[in-house]
Amino acid sequence: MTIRNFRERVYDVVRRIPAGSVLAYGDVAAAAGSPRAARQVGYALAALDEGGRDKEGLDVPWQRVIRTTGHIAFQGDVVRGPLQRRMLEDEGVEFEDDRVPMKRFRWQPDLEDLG
DNA sequence: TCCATGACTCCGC
DNA sequence: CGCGGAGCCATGG
Repeated sequence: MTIRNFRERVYDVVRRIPAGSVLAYGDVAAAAGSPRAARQVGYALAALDEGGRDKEGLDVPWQRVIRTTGHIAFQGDVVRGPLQRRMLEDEGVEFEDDRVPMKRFRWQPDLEDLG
């Protein structure tokens, strides 16, 4: 990782996740070039504005990033929790017992997309 | 430069 | 399975 900072790379990766698929924070961190920086991915997404846009005003589909367990990030948050779940369901992502079956919805990024 | 922060994970029990 | 604790490390002050 060099020129572009970690956050920008995170946003680029998240933008590549197709609707109907999800990625874990750790997956995004690895794709962004820092496998152990899962927490920083969350921090990067927290820096987005209310509309899910980055500093440049570009939209970032933050709802497609969830925990590796399949749980959405905002368990306990009565506002953002249900919001994220609804946004995902609108894209076709299904839930079983309050969690996404990662086996079926976890996106497998193409190596060529990471350049 | 040092230090606190935190939308996370892995591991042991 | 669930829980608690210890790593991890990019930011910003």
